[in-house]
Amino acid sequence: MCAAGKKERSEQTRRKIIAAAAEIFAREGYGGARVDEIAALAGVNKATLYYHIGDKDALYAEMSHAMFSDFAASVFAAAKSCTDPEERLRIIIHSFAEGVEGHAHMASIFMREISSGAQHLPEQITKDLLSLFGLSMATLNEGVAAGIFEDVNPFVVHMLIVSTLMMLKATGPVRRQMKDLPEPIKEINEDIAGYVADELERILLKALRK
Amino acid sequence: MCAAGKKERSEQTRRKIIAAAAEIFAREGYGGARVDEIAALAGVNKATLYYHIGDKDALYAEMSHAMFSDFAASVFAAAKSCTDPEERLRIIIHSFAEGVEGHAHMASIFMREISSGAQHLPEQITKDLLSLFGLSMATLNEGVAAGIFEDVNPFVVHMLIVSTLMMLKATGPVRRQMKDLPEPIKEINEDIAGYVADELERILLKALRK
DNA sequence: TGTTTTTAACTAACCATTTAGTTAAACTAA
DNA sequence: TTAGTTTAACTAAATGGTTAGTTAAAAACA
Repeated sequence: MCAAGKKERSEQTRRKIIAAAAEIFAREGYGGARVDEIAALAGVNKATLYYHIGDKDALYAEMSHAMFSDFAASVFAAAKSCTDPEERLRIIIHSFAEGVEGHAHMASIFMREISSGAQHLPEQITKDLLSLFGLSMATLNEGVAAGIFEDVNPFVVHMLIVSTLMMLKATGPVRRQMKDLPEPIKEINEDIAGYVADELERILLKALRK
Repeated sequence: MCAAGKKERSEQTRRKIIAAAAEIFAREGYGGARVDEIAALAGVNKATLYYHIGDKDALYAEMSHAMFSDFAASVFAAAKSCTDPEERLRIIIHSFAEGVEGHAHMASIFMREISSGAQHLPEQITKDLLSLFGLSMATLNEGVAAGIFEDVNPFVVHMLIVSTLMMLKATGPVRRQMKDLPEPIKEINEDIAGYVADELERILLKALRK
């Protein structure tokens, strides 16, 4: 169907498989995910999956690589041109939040990886994530050198941003299925890149500014 | 061996099984955990595990209940007698950190549960965790009413505390196996209840105080 | 046509759970 | 005591459903 060349068609199949994998791996974890279930969700035969991607390990690596490297690149791209520390920290918070919101299953997969000691994660991804911390650290250090930021442990600050955004994103489904939640929780309203990022910026900059 | 009555012996076996289950479930997730592996780590026959506890679901429920209810109770116990909002917030941060540190595998299991939409978690535990947020919210609201705290979304603040402590605890093994880490990361040094809690208190109170 | 893509059907290994039986602690009554 | 009985705790091995990965043939396409 759809006048599409073989190559394009093949690429589409591949994307469908990767997207399905992200959803199932996020919900069930590596061990709990069934290759059959991923193939079914992608709407392809299991052998098609093996033909295009390879075994379960390769599928996981492919999926996680596509997700995390795209995410890391988007944060770097947003922050690189800015030289002012305070402004760059704002950009980090907001682009991080946008990335977390945009990559629907990344937060869950990230948290599972952490829990298992990153046993399934390709090494390149670990490096990408570490270099994101490098960006935060450089920003905070420059702020301290310029005399505008308090001297706090930059890893703690980085984790305040990362952990909170990831956790708020990942708790979305749980919050959604719960009734009678307190107002402050309802206010979050899935709006990580908007409401939450603004609130986080407000809180962290108040804490950091001298 | 060891002059021990049946009852005591049985209780010991039970504890060994629960402890092993926490370790394996934390590292492998519900789906990835093998009942054989849990039994082997506990040093008992697999059928003994079924005899004492029941099936995999029951084992998970038992293990997670013991862990989370003990944790929640310890935070409540530490905070209940304090009436001053600022002091109570300090206590919440520190008792939370101590609880996270003391329950070695809780952080990992918590993060996995979040990732899977709490599909394996008994409802009582969800309620316990929600009531912990109630404690934070009440504390922050009292502080606002007393004119000493800024008016911020208490759920975001609660998540700043919870997410960061959980994530820092859970990333411990990953950090430990990595070489050449930047100094601010090494400084964390597994000392969640000490160094991290102090830093977190300092940052959050600066952000919250009017 | 021949090449690429997809499929149904299959297999070997895995894994949760059960079964059928053993061991030893605790109790009972002579 | 002590020999006999009951019961709780435990084990090795089997069972049967599930699952990762394979194969060979059909379908789609250029």
